[in-house]
Amino acid sequence: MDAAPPLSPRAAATRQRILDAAMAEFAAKGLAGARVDEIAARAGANKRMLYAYFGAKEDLWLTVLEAAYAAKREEEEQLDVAHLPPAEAMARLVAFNLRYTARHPEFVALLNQENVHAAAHLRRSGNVPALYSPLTTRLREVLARGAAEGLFRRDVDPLQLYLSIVALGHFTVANRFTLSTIFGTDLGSEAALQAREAHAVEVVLGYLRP
Amino acid sequence: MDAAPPLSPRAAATRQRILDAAMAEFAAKGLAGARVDEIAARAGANKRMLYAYFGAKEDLWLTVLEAAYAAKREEEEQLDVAHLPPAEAMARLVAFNLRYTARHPEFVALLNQENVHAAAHLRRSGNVPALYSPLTTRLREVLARGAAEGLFRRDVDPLQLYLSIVALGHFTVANRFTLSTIFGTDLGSEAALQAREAHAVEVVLGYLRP
Amino acid sequence: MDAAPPLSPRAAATRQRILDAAMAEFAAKGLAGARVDEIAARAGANKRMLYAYFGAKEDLWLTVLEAAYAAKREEEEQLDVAHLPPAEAMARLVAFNLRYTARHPEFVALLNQENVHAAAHLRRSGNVPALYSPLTTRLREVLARGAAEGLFRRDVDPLQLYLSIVALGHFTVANRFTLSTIFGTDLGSEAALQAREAHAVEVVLGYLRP
Amino acid sequence: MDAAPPLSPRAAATRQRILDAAMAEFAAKGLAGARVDEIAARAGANKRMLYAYFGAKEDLWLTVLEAAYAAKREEEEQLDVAHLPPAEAMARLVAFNLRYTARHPEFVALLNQENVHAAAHLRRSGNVPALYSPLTTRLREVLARGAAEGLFRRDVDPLQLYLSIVALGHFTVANRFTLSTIFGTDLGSEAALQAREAHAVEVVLGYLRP
DNA sequence: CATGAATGAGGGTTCATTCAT
DNA sequence: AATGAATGAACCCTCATTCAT
Repeated sequence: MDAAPPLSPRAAATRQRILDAAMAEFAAKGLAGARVDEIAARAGANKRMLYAYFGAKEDLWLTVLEAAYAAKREEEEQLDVAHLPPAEAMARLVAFNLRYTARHPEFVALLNQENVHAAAHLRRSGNVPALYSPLTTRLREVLARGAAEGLFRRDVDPLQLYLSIVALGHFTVANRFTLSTIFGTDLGSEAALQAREAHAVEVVLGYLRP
Repeated sequence: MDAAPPLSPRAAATRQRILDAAMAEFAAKGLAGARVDEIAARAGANKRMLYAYFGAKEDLWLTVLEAAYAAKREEEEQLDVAHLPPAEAMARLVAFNLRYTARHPEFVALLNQENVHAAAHLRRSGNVPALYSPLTTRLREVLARGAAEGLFRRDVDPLQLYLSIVALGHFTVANRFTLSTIFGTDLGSEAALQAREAHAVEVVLGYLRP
Repeated sequence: MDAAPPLSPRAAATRQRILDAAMAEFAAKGLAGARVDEIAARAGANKRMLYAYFGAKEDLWLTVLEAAYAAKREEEEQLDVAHLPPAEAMARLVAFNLRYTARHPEFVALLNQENVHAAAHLRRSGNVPALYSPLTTRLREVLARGAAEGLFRRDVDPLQLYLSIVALGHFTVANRFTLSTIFGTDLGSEAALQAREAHAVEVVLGYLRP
Repeated sequence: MDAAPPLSPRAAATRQRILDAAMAEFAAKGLAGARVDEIAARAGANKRMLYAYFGAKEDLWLTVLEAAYAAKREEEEQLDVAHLPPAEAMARLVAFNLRYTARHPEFVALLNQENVHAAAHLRRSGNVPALYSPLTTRLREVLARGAAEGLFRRDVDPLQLYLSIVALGHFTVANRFTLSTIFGTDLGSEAALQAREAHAVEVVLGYLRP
C-alpha cells in the first residue's frame, strides 16, 4: 500500500506513533476540530515530522481513514464461515460486524466526518478497491449456500442485505451519544450490546426464512 | 418553546433567515467548518444580529439542531396509520422514515456532527423530551395490533425494532458519499431509493412473520 | 485605479496607514524579509485589517509596487519642459530623474526585489499601461525639437536614450550600499549627488552634440 | 583567499557542488527565498556538509557573493586593451562590461539582493579590496591616453565615468523583468543586446569627444 | 434595528539548524 | 566524510467575537 521508500526502524516507529495519535485525535474531534499540535504532542513527536511523513493535515486524514478501512478489512479476511451451516454462518457475519463496529467507534466517527466532507478525501484516494469489504463476498457465499439448501429465501439482493447488516450495527454506534441523551440509557454497555446483537441476528435470520 | 419576548415581524424574518442559512451552512460544512461570516452573508443579515438573536456560534448550532428534530417530529405527528391493517401500517412507518431521511440529508449531517462532539450541545438542551420520536409510540401500537391479530411475532422489543427501522434508512444516507465512492454508484437516485425502500420493508415484514 | 467600493474615511485612513507601513517595510527588508506583523504594528492597525483590505501579503506587495510607480508617474506628469530650450529641457529631464531616484530609494528597492522575483507580481497587474513612464514622451518631444533646431544629433533611438538616462540615475542608488562599501564613500551625500547629476547631464548632452 | 586547511579532492568537489548550487538558488530566489534543503538537494550533498563547509546560510551567501565578484574580476584582469587605440579601447571596455553583465544575470541578482540588505554581509567581508574592479584602472589608462592624444575631452572624472559605463550595462539586466513587462519586449534577446551595446558605446564615445 | 470596522487568540505550515549514528 | 531524523521558533493567515456609530 506504500509506494514510499522503506523507512528506517526508528522513522517507521515515529511514523506509526503519529498515525495512532492522529487516529485518536481525529476520531475524538473530527477533521476540523483536531489540532496538529495536539497530534504531534500525543505522538511524542515533532510537528515537523508529521509534515515530513504525511504532507498536510488533510493528507494525514486520508491516510488515517485508509488505515481504518484496512484494519477492518484485515479482520474480515480472517473470518472463516465456510465450514458453518448457513444460519450459523449468517449469524456470525451479523454479530461480527456489530461487534467490530462497537469495538471501533473511531472507525464510525471517521466515516461520519468523511461524509460531512462529502467524501472529498476518499475520492482522491489512490486505492479505492482496497476499501471494498470482503464481507460482501462472504455474504454472497452464505446466501447462496442457504438458498441452495432451502433454508433461506431466494429473492435476496446481496448488496441490499449487506447494507442492512452493516446498518444494524452501525447506527447505534454512530449515533450513540445523541441516542443515549434522548433515551437516557447507555447504548455502549455490554448488556445493551448483547441485546442489540441478539436482535440484529433475529431480524436478519427472521427475514431470510423462506 | 421560546421564552424570549415576541419579536417584531421584521426582526422575526431576519431571525428566520439566519436560522435557515445556518442550517444549510452547518449541514454542508459541519460545526467547525461552518463560518459565521458565511451564515450572515447567506442570510443577508449583519453578523451582529446573529449574535443578538442566537448568542455564540455553538448556541446557534444547538438551536438549529433542535429545529431539525422538531421538523421531523412535526411530520411524524401528522402520520396516521391507526386505520391501516398492521402490515400495511408497518410498511408505511418504515417507508416514511426512509423517505424522510432521504429528503432531509441535512438532518443526518447534523446528527453526524453532533455525535462527533459526543452530543455535548444536545445534552445542554432545555427540552430533551421534545426530541423523542413520536414514531416509537406509533410503532408500539402497530406492533401490538399485529401481535394481537396473530400477524406478527410476539417476542419483539419495540425499542430495538425502532432502532433497526431508523437504521435501515439512516445508514445509506449518512454514509452516502463514502458508499457511493466505494461502490461507484449513486445511492441518492430515485431508483436506488426505491430499491432500498422495498428491501427495508421486506426485511422488517419478513422478520415480523410469526 | 480602484474598482473597490468607496471606503469610509476611517477605513480609508487605516488602509492608507497600512499601505505606507508596507512600503517602508517592504523597501527595507524585501518581500520575503518583510513581516506582516511588523507592517500591521507600524501602521497601528490590526493584522486582520491588512488581509481585509489587501488580500494576501503578495497582493499587498503588488499594490505597494503599483503605488510606487504611480507616485513617480504623477511627478513626471507635472514636469513641464516644453517651454525650455532643448539643451536645458534635456538637462532638466536627466536631473529630475536622477533626483527623484535619489529621493525615493524605496522605489528602487522595490524594483530590485520585483526583479528578483522575475516580475511575477507585476505581470499579474491589471494595469500595466499605467506603469509606462510619461518621461518617454517628454523625451521624444525634446529630442525632436533639438534635432529640428540642429542642436542634437539625429541618429538617436529615443527608447535607448530613455533607458540610459534612467540607468545613469538608477545604478548608483540601486547599488549604493555595495558601492559605498567598496569605494569607502557615501554615494548618498548631497555633494556626491551633485557631482553625479552634473556628470550625468554632461554625458547626455555631450553625446547629443551633432 | 582561503585560510581553511586543504580539503581532500572528494571534499573539495562536494564543496564546489554546494557553492554552484547555492549560486543558482540564491540568484533565482534571493537570500530569503532560497532554501537550504533545495541547495543541498541540487548539489547532491547532505545538508550537514553545507553547514560544515560554509557555516550558516548567511555565511554561504557571503561566500557566493565574493565568488561572483571574483569571477568578474578574473575576466577583467584578462582584458588587455593597452595596445588598442583609445577609442577602440574604450569601446571594448564598454562592450565587455555590458556583455559580461548580460551573460551573468546571477551576478546582478546577487547585487540586487545584497543592496536590499544594505550590504550587511559584504561589510563583514574580510577581503573588500578584492572586490574593487580592475576595470577602473584600465579605464584610467585609456582615458589618459585619449586625452593626451587630443581625442578625448580632458574634464572627465574617471570614477564617474566608470559608474556610468557600468550603469549603462547593468540597468537593463537588473530590471529586465519589470522592463520587459512594461515595454512588452524581451530585452535579453541577442538583437536587443546588440542594439543596447551599440548605443552604450555611442553614448560614451559621443560624450568623450573633445 | 442595523452596520462597518476592529480585535486577539490561535491554526496550519515552513525553515534553518543540530543531534545521533 | 557523510547521513537521516529531529527540533523549535516563527510566519502567514483565519476566525469568532465585540465596539462605535
